[in-house]
Amino acid sequence: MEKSKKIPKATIKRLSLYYRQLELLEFDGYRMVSSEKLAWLCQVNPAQVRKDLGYFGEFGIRGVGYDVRDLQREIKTILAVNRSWRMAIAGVGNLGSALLQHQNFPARGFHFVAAFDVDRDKIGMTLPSGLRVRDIRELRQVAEDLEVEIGVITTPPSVAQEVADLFLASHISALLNFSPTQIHVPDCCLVENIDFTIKLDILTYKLKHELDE
Amino acid sequence: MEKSKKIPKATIKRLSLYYRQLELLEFDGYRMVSSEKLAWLCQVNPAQVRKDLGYFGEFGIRGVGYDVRDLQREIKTILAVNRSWRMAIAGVGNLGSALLQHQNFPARGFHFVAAFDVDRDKIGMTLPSGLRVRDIRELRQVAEDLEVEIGVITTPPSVAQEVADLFLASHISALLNFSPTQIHVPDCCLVENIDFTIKLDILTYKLKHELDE
DNA sequence: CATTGTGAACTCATTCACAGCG
DNA sequence: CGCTGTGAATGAGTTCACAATG
Repeated sequence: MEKSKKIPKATIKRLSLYYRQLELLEFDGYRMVSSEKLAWLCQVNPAQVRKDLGYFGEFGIRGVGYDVRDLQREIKTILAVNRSWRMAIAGVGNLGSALLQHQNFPARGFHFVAAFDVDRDKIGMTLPSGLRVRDIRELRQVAEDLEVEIGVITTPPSVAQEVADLFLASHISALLNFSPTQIHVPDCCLVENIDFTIKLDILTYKLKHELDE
Repeated sequence: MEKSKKIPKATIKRLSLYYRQLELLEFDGYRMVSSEKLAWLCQVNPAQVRKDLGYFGEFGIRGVGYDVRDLQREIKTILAVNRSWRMAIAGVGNLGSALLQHQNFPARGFHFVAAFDVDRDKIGMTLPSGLRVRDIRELRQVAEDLEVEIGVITTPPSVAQEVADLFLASHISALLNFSPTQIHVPDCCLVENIDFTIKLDILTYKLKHELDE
């Protein structure tokens, strides 16, 4: 195993990618896979695959490749997705509702254990999942009581920071922010942003500039 | 202006970020902003802000800073978001519906001009926006007739590639893929992926490993 | 002997440090 | 004098190329 150097963030992203391709490979009946094939599926360089895995151990068999199922298990452990996680969501609008109903999350061990909103008409409502929408003012207390680990923000950007602060007060240490604004948190808290508009801006930029060259 | 070197992709991402902070600054009544302040708001290094802008021109006033409104306009032009764009969406499930209703898109000039699904119960349905859901089999023809520029994929991953191929057949050159799978397209087509599960995996990885150091 | 694992080379991106200028 | 603009220095991440090996 490579001496434990700093692991690029991009490596983690790709492990997640590899993992999903391995699931598909297993489903399709493959038992072994080479770095070349896995790389092709994920649209990366084969050396990249080997190096990424090399940060965490030696999982392959020289001259043969990687055992599809074993490698899945290894990556699951590395990413810590071999257990379940407790999430709470703030903002039960269109997007929030969509996430709450998303089959993919529970299937991967990510469970919403609470949902909050400010809207009086939504508070008290029971969601398709059986979860009851609570008043956002209960967030701090409830998130603490239910031992929520990941807070998901799907509010309008104007209140995203406020909501983040509520999550912080409940000692949550990870936030998934869907609002198109930057939220400021202390170093002890992790934040990942999912911002559609940035992706669209990248597309329009490239659409404009690819013609110009 | 810096000689036109290759522009880092990350620079484009940040321009999008800068732009939104500039909107907020204008809203709050600021007329000028320094690279230091803008950098703080976006959580990047001030030199980074100046270098990013430097790729495209000299927009600042030495000793003073940047004119909030002027810089907005410049970035809008660079990102090509100073015009409107025509989008079509495939997959009118929870997520698709949420995107179709999202206020932010039309506000920024991104307009859905068509929506497609395979589900017989959904086809023909009129959405809150007034848009009628069409049969996915019409995609190629309709996308071409309506001159769709950006295709949005919110189908289950199992059919994402098929749908991408339909979009390609209609000569679309940019795709926004929300399904958690890699889609393969020729070089002439741009793809941006928005994958929630990757972001969650990054959080769980870090949650596990931050404790270990 | 095909394919992994990995140091070394390379490419790309960020930050520094200061000259240039309003 | 303060803040921008940018070459040069540093740092991070990717790819190469080949030795190691099941």
